[in-house]
Amino acid sequence: MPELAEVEFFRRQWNPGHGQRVLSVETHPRARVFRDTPADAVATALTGRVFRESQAGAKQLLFRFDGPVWLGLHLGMSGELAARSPDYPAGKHDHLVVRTKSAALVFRDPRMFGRVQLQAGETPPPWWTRLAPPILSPAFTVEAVAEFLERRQGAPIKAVLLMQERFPGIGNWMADEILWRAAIHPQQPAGTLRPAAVRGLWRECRRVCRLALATIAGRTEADTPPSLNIRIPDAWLFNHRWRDGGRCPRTGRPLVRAEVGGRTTCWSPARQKRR
DNA sequence: GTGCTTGTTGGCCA
DNA sequence: GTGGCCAACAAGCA
Repeated sequence: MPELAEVEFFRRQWNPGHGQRVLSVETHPRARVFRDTPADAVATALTGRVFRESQAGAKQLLFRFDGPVWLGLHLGMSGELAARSPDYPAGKHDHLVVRTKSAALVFRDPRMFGRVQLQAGETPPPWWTRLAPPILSPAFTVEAVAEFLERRQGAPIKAVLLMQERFPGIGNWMADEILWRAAIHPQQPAGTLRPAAVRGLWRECRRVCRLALATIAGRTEADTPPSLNIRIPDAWLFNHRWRDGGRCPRTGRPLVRAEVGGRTTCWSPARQKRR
């Protein structure tokens, strides 16, 4: 599930652990999320450390503990973070539980496409520093987008929007939302967008990121069970895209779903035409 | 049982 | 070497 704003939402779920010492770490050592880093190494590295801060970038999370030791989490398709009471018993899909005096910090991931990474030392891990500049940062320019689209000119624009090396944090639903707002057909080859369309795409990338963060990231867990149930304004494509017979909130015309770039894609033919 | 799923990776091929 | 496509990973849900 998690795309940019949901990742930020989950980052905040571990905030109750800030400034707290790790008393113990529980894992499911054979879970696939530990394919890069053995679970016992994570447990050894974190136990006794104080949790200091966290950051979200693209679809990844980075937690810094005293040492320093860095814990990296990718939430994959179904990863979720939560803070529970200290005596919370780990469930079937709770692959990592970090226990402090006042909270159990839980990483749950039924499908296990997520991953856990570990790094010791003063500097953040290389995979973190290599992340593309955030879409809401000044480094995300129209020129950078135009250049990237030129290089991927043959690929459908929908597939290009999913490439984290330029559009960090964009996932399937955000890509559809952006293209719908920018009135661009998902199948259109990236290299065929006119300069005005590229600028529109750039603008909507930033707008959707801003709106998503404002709408999703700050919610409390109580009114946000699984992220699918987040209440999103009906003016967004989001609320209509998975329903059969869904209609475009702007034109009232029927929406269409089909596979584009290997992913299920929803668009409004009345609004998004190939040019 | 079937057929989906908001992500990423590596292998294949042009 | 680069770009584009696809299967695979795994579990839950309708």
